[in-house]
Amino acid sequence: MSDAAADTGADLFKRVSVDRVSQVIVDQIKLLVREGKLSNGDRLPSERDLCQRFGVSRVTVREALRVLEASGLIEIRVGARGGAFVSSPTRERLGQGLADLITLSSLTPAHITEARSVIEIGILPFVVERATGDDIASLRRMIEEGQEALDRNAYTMNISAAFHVGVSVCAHNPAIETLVQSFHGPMLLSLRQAQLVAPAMGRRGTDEHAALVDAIEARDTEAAIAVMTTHLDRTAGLVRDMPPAAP
Amino acid sequence: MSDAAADTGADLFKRVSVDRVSQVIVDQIKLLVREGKLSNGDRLPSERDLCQRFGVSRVTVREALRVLEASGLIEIRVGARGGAFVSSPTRERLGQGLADLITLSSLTPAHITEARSVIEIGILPFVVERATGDDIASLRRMIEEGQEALDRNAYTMNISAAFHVGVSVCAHNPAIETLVQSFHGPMLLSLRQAQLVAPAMGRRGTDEHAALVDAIEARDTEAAIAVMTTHLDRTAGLVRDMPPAAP
DNA sequence: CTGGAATAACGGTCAGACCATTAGCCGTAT
DNA sequence: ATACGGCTAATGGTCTGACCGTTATTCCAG
Repeated sequence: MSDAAADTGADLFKRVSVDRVSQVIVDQIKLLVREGKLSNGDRLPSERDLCQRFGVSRVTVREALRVLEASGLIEIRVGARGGAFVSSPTRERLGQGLADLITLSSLTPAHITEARSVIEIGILPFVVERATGDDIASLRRMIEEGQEALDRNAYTMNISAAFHVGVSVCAHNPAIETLVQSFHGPMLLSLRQAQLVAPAMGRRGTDEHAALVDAIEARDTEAAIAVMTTHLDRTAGLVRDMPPAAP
Repeated sequence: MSDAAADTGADLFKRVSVDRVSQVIVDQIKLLVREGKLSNGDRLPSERDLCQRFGVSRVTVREALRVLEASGLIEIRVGARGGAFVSSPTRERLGQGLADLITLSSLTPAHITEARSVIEIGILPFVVERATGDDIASLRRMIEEGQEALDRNAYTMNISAAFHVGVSVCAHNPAIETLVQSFHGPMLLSLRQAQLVAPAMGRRGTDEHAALVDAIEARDTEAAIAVMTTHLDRTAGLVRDMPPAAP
């Protein structure tokens, strides 16, 4: 991180940075968004327009836009009235990026599961404190749907994931919600086959989900934590010692 | 995820995808990496070479490489023997991406602080359980450096952030470490000025850091949680009701 | 009023060119 | 023999100008 200038004595000679021009543009636009001078839904000038404003060629502008798009900051539409639009519903993209990187980095499913349990258990005090009647009704509805799916033998990990995200919504903190949501993308990657290994997990899973909602409704934090701990530990057992990449 | 064809009856008529050519290339290379046919450190063919193989122009190849680079999958070096290298040490980039998205979504510092406290408190059981003697020595060293910086009136939020990351390292779970690291980027953005508001925070902060290490060394989880809770609550008080963007 | 064709704005792609950076090679001078 | 300095080729970075496909709008014909 801090590679300070510890050279021949003087810390003159700043590190000469030959940043790409396109990268400078990326930073500039990022800054505009960060400062709020560009908000969600705003439309950037057209590529040809940006060329003139920045005094660079269209290729350079386009590369900058590609980076911004890959980072999830903008969304590009073609055709008349098209162009680059600032987009903030970047949850899915964040999850996708997380999934990519987790798949490729040396993180094992066990590591991820543990991190996930830290979060999902840690939020329970807030969930218990803040869950509204509507929240709880919504969770119960999800459980019902899950049970129906089980009866039809169509229970998927997505249903379970949706429930867990639903629980996080009860914390009424979008940062927490995003966090939980992001972790379920990578999980699905390695769990899709875990389900095959343990088809009975769906039934026990929904039972535990129901118990969790009961605890939340009773405002019983300790019970909620106990249920969630059991629930996640079982998942942890399934993915333990699985290799980092599971195609 | 699964946008199956539920159209007019027949599932002929595949969704006509006018995917960008560059996006197809991105997907193809991503797949190669995921399948392990390209591993960390491998060098992709040169841009001009890829043009011929894919049968597209250099602009298209370059846009694909920009996306892959922004996603953290490759690293590009210029000059002779340069080119695109598959890179896996993507922690920093992942953290950067997380930080970007957190900063740019409509999350307030209060939201982020709360999510952060969930994580930093939630990991303490693991930290207390797994911290080695070296870990604790390292933490104490950080505290000393912090105190020296305080004496020189040069205490920055980076020093505090480094300590918190150091604590997360003790959990011996790279996923958790990445998570904590990611959250300190956005925090710094809004806290850099909070330090000016409360210059005494540095002294109290390091005192609490020391108390935390004591608790960890004594394997006293409850005490550690109590110290961390107090520590974070004070920060939370500072950033409460701050606006989303703080330039 | 309605349906469809023409239009203009815009992103996507291509081709070829030139510049800047860099690793390795090679020759010269000590 | 060695060390320094320039040369060269490989490679990414940028530019120019053009053409194509997509799309919202406009406007005319029925």
